[in-house]
Amino acid sequence: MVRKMDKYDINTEERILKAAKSVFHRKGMYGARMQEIADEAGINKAMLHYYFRNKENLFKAVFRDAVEKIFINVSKFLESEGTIDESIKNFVENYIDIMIENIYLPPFILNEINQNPEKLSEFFKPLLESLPVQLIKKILKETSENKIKPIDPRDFIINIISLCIFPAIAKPIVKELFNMDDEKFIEFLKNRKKSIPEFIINSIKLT
Amino acid sequence: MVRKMDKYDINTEERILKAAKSVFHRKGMYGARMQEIADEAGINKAMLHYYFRNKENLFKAVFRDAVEKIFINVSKFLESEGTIDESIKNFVENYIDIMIENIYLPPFILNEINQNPEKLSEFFKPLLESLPVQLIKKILKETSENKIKPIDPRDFIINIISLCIFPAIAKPIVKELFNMDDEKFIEFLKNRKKSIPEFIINSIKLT
DNA sequence: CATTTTTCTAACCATATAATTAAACTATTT
DNA sequence: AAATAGTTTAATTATATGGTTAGAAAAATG
Repeated sequence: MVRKMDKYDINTEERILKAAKSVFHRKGMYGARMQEIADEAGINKAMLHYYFRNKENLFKAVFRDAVEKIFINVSKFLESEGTIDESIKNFVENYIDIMIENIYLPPFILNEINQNPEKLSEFFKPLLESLPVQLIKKILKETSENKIKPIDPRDFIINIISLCIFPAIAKPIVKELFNMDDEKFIEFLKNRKKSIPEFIINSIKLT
Repeated sequence: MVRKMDKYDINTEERILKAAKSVFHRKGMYGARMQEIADEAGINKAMLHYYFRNKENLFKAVFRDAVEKIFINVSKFLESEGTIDESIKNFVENYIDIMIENIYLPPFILNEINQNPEKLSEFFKPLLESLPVQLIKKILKETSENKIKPIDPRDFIINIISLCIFPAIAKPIVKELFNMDDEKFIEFLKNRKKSIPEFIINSIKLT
């Protein structure tokens, strides 16, 4: 009888997942310890194996969730209609908000992919395969119609993403560099919701 | 008698360090194994402890070297004279070259700092402390004299660095996204030596 | 309320890993 | 050439860590 019961389970499994996220996001696959996850979830170590069988499985659950949070909105950007200016504004505002709420995810994901590039195929390929084609066409159209300065669409895409994501990856350095506490840092990111689109639009608009 | 001898040491210590770099850069502090480093150096595991006492020490030697490689040129940028356009071009060209030659370093350094932010004080503080002040003044001067569009100097600094470093951190994703092999990827980076300064200068120049 | 199923715990196991040690080997010094 | 100092190896140790097991406790079922 696979059924949910009152006192246990839902909470336990969710608590494990929450603790696993906290630990994996901070320490990564290799640095994370099953014991630490169990402690943070307030349960016995054996429960981790009862619910997720092994470390690899638990990690995959955490990683899959992270990839979805960060990449779903990239597709939204690429599907979006309207002028290129509007697209940029929408994407950046949306994406910085995601950064603010999930500041741990970019370093976590990128680190795991760099240390284990074959994870790309497992988790990203379906997401990445069709993505850039439409956007590249859109940019090429705009440049050929002389609406924006000529630019390699690949540069354009990487530039936008760099500007949004990099501060999340370099958070401790940025804070140190400009003497920010966490609050100031968030403030800095929020300001970038306006300044990045300005920066980009200025750079591609015809004079 | 602390003296160097013919048959041993210099080579051994350097071979250890070289192997340690290779392994730490790819796997990070937690993922790296002393055995793997020993194997890659073609020596016995005990030699690692003979020369570097423990894993922590070996790691620090590798990390210190990485930080220097990546950060020395940031200071050069900040000291550089000349117009802001020239500074930008010099910095970006220089920095992309460093990226091409040390593509593993940015993900390595940033990951270690994110997983262990207290390393910042140990390795970076002396480098970071005085750095941004001069550059910020320079940018503020340019804006106040109406030579460039008004921009938060902190945004300006982070934007340049983002555009240079991010592709190195996202290398596997970029390659997958645009169907690049390693050669094409390097080509892509080399092109950015021209396109990034154009992008930045366009975005800040007065119309 | 007896039985079955699910959830949970404490103790244990096997292995991997960093670190140590004792002794052999090589070079340098006198 | 003998003595000393420095380098390397193989074997061993201590511990950390992922994973297992047997069985108790709790909940669901009929």
